[in-house]
Amino acid sequence: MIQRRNPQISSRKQPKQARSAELVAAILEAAVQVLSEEGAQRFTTPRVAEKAGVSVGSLYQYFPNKAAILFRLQTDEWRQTTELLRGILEDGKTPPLARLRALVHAFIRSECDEAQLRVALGDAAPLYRGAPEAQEARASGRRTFALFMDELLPKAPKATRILVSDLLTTTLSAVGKKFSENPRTASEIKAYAGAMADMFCAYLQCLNRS
Amino acid sequence: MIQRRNPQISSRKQPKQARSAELVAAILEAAVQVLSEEGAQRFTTPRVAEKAGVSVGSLYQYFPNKAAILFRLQTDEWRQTTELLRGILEDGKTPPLARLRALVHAFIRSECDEAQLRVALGDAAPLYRGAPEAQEARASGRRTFALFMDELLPKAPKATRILVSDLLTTTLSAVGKKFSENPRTASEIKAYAGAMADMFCAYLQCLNRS
DNA sequence: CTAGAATACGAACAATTATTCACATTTTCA
DNA sequence: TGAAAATGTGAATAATTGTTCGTATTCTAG
Repeated sequence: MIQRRNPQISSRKQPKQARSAELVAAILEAAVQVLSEEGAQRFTTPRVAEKAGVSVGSLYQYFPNKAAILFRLQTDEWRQTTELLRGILEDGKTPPLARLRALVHAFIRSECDEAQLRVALGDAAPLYRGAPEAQEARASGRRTFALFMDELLPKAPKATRILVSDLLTTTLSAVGKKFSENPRTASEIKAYAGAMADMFCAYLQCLNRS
Repeated sequence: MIQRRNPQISSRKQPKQARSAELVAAILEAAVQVLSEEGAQRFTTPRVAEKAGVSVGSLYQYFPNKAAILFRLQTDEWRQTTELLRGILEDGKTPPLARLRALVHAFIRSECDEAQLRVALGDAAPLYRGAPEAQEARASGRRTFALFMDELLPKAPKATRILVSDLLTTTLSAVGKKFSENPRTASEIKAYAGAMADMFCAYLQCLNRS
């Protein structure tokens, strides 16, 4: 197991003037392009700087190293997905299982959008895996889902709820990732998400019955 | 998306004498050690040759490149797992759902054994992803499971069986991989596998009822 | 025994690349 | 305005590493 000493994933310096903020934005935009068009292997700092129309030195003023750029992209992605899912979960009018169903569809669809970027981000994950920042980011997403479990399994003991929550979120993210590795048609996506939602619902109904 | 031209994943030359067969064995053994002890990042051909007590040149006589070594390790792993699972599926005396349950437990347990090796192999997968040999190897594993679906869902239409088979195998492998990324206690493993088996069974019963 | 095939060696090559740093340019603000 | 702070530059560095190839050693067959 790789344990890098101090991966230094947090940002190095905050942009204070407008032009430096633009520079950071340009770097992030270029990073997304390089990553999705050329893959994690060819994602190099000189390449990103070039695509952003910026010198390597400038890049290193705002990011301590390559992993920090990748981690930033992943974090933005996580935040975006979390917001999408929270929006669905907090819709009070819809019954819980229907919300779960909508959540599965939305998540799988979002994974298949920009599939190349998602796959490349996954390939790059080993670079910052194990960093405390990454652990915390994941945990935050799980807390949102954990609250939802109280609605889905009102009568179940706490341990069960934690286990099921863990199982569902892991299944969702892991399967979504694997599924997006091959290009899929819209109808395949729909059928697959539907089957997964069916599976989750069957399981939860089974748990609530007993 | 990365599309390497001709990844040349197949082996370069077959060992004909006993000493060269031993050499290949030593390389593979060393490769496993380097990969699980030092991770995919530090898996380099000089390092593997050194650990095997062999020169780099010898290594390149039997493997066309680094990816070929990693792919070989992954292939061996796949074969081993497939055999384990087929043994369980072919036990005619046990009812289908019980066999599925046993399969889930066996698979998750095997993923958590040598977890470091599995994770590192996953990290290295981008090096040979997309190679035709890899596609074929995956397909072979799926065929074994597809046969089992006929028993699990005797009345379902063929399209459903394919979809469900795909869903279950993807879930199993993806979740197993993600689960093994963090160290787990034996009881956690058991609880988790149990929950996953419950989920599968609930879903299949639901499908057979309708 | 011996020639040629098979095997083994490992220094050297070529390419990549993450990161730095001394210097140039721009902006701020007193 | 002018000095100090902030920002931007990119050639150079240092290290890694995948792979080759000329040569040495070992084996096998006749």
